[in-house]
Amino acid sequence: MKPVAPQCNILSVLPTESKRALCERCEVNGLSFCGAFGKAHSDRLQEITTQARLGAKQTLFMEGDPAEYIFTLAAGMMEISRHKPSGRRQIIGFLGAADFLGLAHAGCYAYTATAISDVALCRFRRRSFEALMNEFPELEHGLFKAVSNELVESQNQSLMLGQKKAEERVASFLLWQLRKSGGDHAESIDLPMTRGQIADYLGITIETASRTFTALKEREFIGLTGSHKVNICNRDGLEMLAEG
Amino acid sequence: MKPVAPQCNILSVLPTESKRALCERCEVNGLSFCGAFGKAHSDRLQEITTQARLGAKQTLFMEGDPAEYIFTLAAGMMEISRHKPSGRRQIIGFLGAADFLGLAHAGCYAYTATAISDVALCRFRRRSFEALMNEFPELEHGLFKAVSNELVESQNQSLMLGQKKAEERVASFLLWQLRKSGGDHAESIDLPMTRGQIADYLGITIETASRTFTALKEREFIGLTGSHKVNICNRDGLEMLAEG
DNA sequence: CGGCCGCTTGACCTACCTCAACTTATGTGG
DNA sequence: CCACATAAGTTGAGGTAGGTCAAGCGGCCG
Repeated sequence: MKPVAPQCNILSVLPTESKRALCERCEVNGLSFCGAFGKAHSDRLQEITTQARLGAKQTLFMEGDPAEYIFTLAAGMMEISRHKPSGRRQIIGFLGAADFLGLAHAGCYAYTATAISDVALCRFRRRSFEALMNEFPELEHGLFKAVSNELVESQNQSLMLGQKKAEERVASFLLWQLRKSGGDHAESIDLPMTRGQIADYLGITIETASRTFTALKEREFIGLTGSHKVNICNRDGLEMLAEG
Repeated sequence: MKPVAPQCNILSVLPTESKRALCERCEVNGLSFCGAFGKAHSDRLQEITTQARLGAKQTLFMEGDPAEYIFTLAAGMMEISRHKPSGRRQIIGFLGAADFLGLAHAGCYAYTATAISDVALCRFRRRSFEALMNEFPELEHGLFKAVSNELVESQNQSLMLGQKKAEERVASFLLWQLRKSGGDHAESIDLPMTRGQIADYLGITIETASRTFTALKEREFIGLTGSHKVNICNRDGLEMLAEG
């Protein structure tokens, strides 16, 4: 895996006047921590909000950068990854609409964040956000909840990597994506990430990931329309597989 | 793995009058989130603190129980674990002095907590603690930081389970325990947990864990005095191994 | 003393990794 | 719009780390 291209922070910041309109239309209102709070104190939050966009494959920030901003992902998908001194890298999560982004450890970002598809973000200067949190404790509650959820997710991930077999991992991953994207009733999912990224996240090789997709297709658990479009044919079956 | 014995919440609550004395002597003051805060508002915190003890192998709470309390671990070691519907269980962490305990998800504990050695805890009723947080935002900051650290830990765990080999896992585990227990200079560590618990946590089998310990001993990276006492003979070597 | 539990060691087996060839998408310049 | 280059994905063959099963060892407690 080559080093990440140094094209960080390429943000095309949108004109100020459109901010409110964008935020009110924002698909994630009511879901992310800013949504609930924004209803009550919309104007105060907007004062410190910057809308931003980022193209696919661009890096928003790198692990270890000073953590000046925090973000909410409004649309699109991003990956977050961490590096080992040895140079090895692992994707530790995929983020979708309404997810929080920008956890800091000792003042620096704890992971690298890269766009998988084109994305839209709300950006908050950390200092301003902290000031607002001091003023409105419910905002801090919201952020706290977001981090708690992230922690539970991460522990799920540990569970998975700790004991599941390749097939169980892929099945879990597909169901997780299904839940995240289309509510519970959708039957097809779009996977903007590559097989390589999925494999990395699941702790298996590209080849094993690919073989497993093929096997699931052959056994008619899923259908594949190109490699980024998956139809769930036998959801209950997948749930069985995922449990192990 | 048999189901956890239903001996939850067996707390021998200490007499009230000794609370302050205990807290002031508490080894973890200054480390845990209550420590820093306690210096300034010691009396307010103590009002809602209950000191408690728990014997080895006893369960403090189970995943899914209503999360009425939160805890700080003052002395001893605990394991936290999660269950899959299938009945499989995985240890997702070991907690030591100063660690926070009691993360809730939707009002219920997100994991099961069990004492490995005899432990001493500070217990706070969640509602009281939340009230105090509303009054003193810096207390919420402290808790927030504790959860953030837990998240980073958990992500480290994912990194490990995702790509490390058995030997790298054991080496990382030993170094992590070393750092946690004796500062950076200690040369021996006490591992109160069994090989089975270590293996579970590291996502390998008991046999592999045992073989790896033996191999590390044979190659003189470590020395073993009984199976719960480890001497670090070649720390740099271990660091190399751990990185992979 | 005897039973139990945690730990170790050995022999075998399999799921997954590695290496390699090939096919299919994606994108770029003429 | 096609030709070519490059990246992503699939498939096969073979090797290995670590899982599984089974037996033996040592300490601890009744």
